[in-house]
Formats: sequence, structure tokens, C-alpha cells
Amino acid sequence: MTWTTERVDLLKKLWTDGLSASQIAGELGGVTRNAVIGKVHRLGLSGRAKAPAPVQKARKIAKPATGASGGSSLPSKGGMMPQSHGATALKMESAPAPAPAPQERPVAELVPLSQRATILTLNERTCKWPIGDPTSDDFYFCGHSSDPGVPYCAYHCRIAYQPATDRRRDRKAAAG
DNA sequence: CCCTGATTCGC
DNA sequence: GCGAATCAGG
Repeated sequence: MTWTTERVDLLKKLWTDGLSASQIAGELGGVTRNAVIGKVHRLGLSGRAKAPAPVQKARKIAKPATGASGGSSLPSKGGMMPQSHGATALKMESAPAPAPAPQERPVAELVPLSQRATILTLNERTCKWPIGDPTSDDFYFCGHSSDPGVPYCAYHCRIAYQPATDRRRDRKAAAG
């Protein structure tokens, strides 16, 4: 694949939009996230909308040869993505009978654009609960961490595996 | 272990 | 210029 102007344009858009390199790679197709990151750097837009941090320290590569060591590894703080994930929405694991929302409302609010899960980012241990209208531009997946092999996070497991009658009861109990 | 971006360097 | 391999961090 080559970097046509169209692809570069889309890359810029998605990167500015806050998508991760792997997500952009998936959208573009035919490239890896490494390619995306490399291109982003060559385009000079690596900074995204974050702290200036113009000072970049060259790091020492660890090649399996030459018994030289004695390098000073300077820690460089460059936190970009706020990956808080699970801890945010899964507080209710110990709650008795919360069932505050029968739908995806609270989680949707808790998942910012930058960390929404697309079908490309789902894996064995991410919540696959769909959020929004699949035909809409606002469609994505929960993406919170789940136990390996379990399709949903703790919160959505409650919804998915709870009989409808129980859900109604919970709603009624929560309502009054 | 999952993920993220950053950097280097052979092509 | 490109991107895999690698590094460093959450």
C-alpha cells in the first residue's frame, strides 16, 4: 500500500480526531499501527493535542551484542491516552441492587471518543456490548475489560444474563 | 497480558 | 519515505 493523498488525509483526520494508531490502521487497511505511527511522525503531527513537551530524549537501543552498558535511562513522561478503563464504570460490582439504567446510557457517557471500542479493537477480554445505533455514526462497543472468554464486562453481564423479569423487578425496586 | 505512542534503522 | 522491531509506559 502507498500513502496516497486521500489516505494521508484520512490519517490526519482520524489522528486529530483522537483515534489510536491501531484503530486508524484498521480504518485505512493494509497498514499496521507501526506504519501509521511512523507516518504520523514523518508528517510532524505526533504531538496531538497535548502538552508541548518539545524536548525529546534519544534512547539507547538494546542490541544483543557488544558488552557495553552503563547507559542512563532517562524517564520520559509522555502520557497520551487516558486509559482508565474498567475501574471507572465497574464500581457497582459489590452493590446490592443498583440497576440504575436498563440501557447503555451511563457507560456511553463514561466512554470518551478516544477510547471507544470499535469492532477492530475487540478481543478475548473486552466487553462486546454494542452501544448506539449500528447504522449510525455514533455506534461503538463498550470496550471495558472483561474476564477472558466472557463477552461482556461485569456491568453488561448483569444486563445480558439477567432474565427480563428480574430486570423489571430491579427497575421497579430501584424506582421506588 | 492487554494496550498505547516513540524511536531506531535496514530497506 | 517506509515500516518492522523494539522500547517504554499505563
